[in-house]
Amino acid sequence: MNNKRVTSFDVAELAGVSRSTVSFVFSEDKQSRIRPETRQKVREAAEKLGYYPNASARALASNQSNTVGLIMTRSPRYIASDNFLPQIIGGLLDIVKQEQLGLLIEWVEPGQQIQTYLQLTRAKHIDGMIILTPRFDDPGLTALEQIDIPCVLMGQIPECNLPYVDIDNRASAKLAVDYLIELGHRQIACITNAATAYSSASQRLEGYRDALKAADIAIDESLIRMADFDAASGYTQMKDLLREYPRFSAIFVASDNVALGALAAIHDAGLSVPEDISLVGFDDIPEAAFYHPKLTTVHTPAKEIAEESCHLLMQLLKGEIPYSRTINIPTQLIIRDSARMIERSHITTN
Amino acid sequence: MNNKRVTSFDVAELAGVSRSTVSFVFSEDKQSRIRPETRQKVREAAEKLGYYPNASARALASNQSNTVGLIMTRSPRYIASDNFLPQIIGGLLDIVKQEQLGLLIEWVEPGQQIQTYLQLTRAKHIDGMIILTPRFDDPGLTALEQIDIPCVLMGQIPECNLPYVDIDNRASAKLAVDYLIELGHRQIACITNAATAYSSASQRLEGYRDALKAADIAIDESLIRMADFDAASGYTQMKDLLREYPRFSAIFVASDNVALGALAAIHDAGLSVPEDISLVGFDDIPEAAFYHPKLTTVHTPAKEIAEESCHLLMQLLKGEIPYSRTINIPTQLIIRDSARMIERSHITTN
DNA sequence: ACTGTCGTTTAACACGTGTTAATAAACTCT
DNA sequence: AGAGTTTATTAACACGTGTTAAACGACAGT
Repeated sequence: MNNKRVTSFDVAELAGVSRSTVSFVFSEDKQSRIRPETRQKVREAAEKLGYYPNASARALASNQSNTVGLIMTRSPRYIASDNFLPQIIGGLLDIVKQEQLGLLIEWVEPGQQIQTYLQLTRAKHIDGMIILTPRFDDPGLTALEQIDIPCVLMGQIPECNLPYVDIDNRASAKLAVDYLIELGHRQIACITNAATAYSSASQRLEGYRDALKAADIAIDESLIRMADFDAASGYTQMKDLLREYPRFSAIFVASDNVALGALAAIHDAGLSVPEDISLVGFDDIPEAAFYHPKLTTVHTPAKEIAEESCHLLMQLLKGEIPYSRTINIPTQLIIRDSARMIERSHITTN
Repeated sequence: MNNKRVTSFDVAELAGVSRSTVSFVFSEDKQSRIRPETRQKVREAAEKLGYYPNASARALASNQSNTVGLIMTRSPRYIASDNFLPQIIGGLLDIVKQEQLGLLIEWVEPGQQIQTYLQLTRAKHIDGMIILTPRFDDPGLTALEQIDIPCVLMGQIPECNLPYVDIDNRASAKLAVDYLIELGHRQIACITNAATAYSSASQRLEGYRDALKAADIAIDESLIRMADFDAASGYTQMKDLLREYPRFSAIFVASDNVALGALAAIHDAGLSVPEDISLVGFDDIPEAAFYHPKLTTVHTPAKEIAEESCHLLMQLLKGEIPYSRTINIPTQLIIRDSARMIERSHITTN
């Protein structure tokens, strides 16, 4: 077996030029420096020998790993049932490939944040990172603000000055609940997408409150439940909530994943959506259009979020000053079949 | 800002030892060489300076990137709606973290396989790779057989000698269809999970054929459709298939994702599952237990597959000879509510 | 005190590339 | 043809670590 490693020296030798010339040919930026015929010669030699520039050596010499990190703030157990993730990864992979970058996925344990962020960046394993669904209680974020590491949050943390790409969770949630109110509902429950330590969860909950307040509806805290990303938690919370039924005729579930579980619980209780309970979800994951009933939900353009995050990060690590360090992607209420006008018989008075 | 990079030299200086000693302390293997007090001194100095060994330099010197690659054979568009992926990624992240490895995700375009595989391994960006759902028509696989790169397939390719971890797709599919036959069904349709270029798809289809043959049921090719991973394709194929209704009373859908779309199509046609049509899925994704009706399906232990793949790969790249280069993970039919005994009225004769 | 042994530490080279500053070559203009 | 100018190429150093083989020091035994 020909295990001898092919280096730029070998290519240089075969092409009859110096190693530096080879290096110039393979760093696409300043190709102008090399005469076309020489470049051609080098390319052919490289092809013939099966030369691929060593990534580590390159990273070491240029101080750029050409890799970005996707940091997940949840444990693998929750990652496993996150149907929003494939959209994000798909979007990132698309851009990252165009830009010839690598994508490193990492999961950070609570309590290890600072350690992990520093490790990744100082060790230059990655040039920059995208933090998915950041948490309020993440002390690593303030550490990242201090040192100057290219970093983009997918999701917003209020007092945090790091660049972010996000939707307006609060306004979008209000949109969803406004719609339910428009349909005549006044007893509206809520199941969040996650614990309120996650910014998106608390913001969506705020949006729910905003809508009720704007319509002069008193907020009944007993109609609010916190879920945990997945359908199973939605099932549990909904089951619990159904003990209060019929004190509500509609529900806002701040995640389609969670909503799937909620739907199952409602059905198991012998009720139906939207006949007995109207439901509006959030995220518009690809499956939402095929649930039973088809979910009325807030469309979150995952691909666009992924793309914008990636673009923003790349501007930062090229040293360009971006047009804006905070990007808000517009959402949209998608009306399908899971919410309808309230039935007369459901109207009760407090 | 203190942007000066901290190197092992700085640590050595502060600890009053040589750079080599620092290096030995940080390569955990042969700690026995260093006296405990010295090690302690070095550790403290490193802590104080905030030293993190440079990953690239390390990779270059040791010829190990300590990173494994997860290679996806689909385009981002299909990756985005793959609900099986989070489970795989979750499982991998878990192990990879324990082993202090990085996880690099890459997507390979058809036609670029050889190029990409060589690039990744020769450039030493990664030490080894896991190829997710390999395809029959992937010329890169034979290339990988030639050169000696640590590599594990998640899924099996018949004439390919690369190590793999997989379920027995064919037998598992037969299990599902056997169950439908047991319930009295004889007109059984099939929608695959993907194009037959994907080994899992063609194997599951074979299992379907096996079951029918074993029960002396003639195979009606017009009852077979190919889907494309996602619910949307399942919807389309099912809609098409329903023109043949009632020439079938049951259907085997070789992916829960696709089955969700199929369920929606059935419902849109004014029919119900399992009253009019019995359905058995495949994969048992976490959501399957919450679909309407709850899906009877073949449980595929994704986490276990991910873990075994990772373990196998790590044995390979440590140079250990694994107990076996091919691992088959057992599956199990999970009986829920989407299939039932055939109604008398549905029995027709060919 | 001298030799030999063992356990620690270090000097020196290797890893494969990027990049600057200097050199060589080609080309222009009077 | 020679001076000046641009363009193409190269030599030499830098990047930060792993690792081998040699140097060192302590310690025991005669």
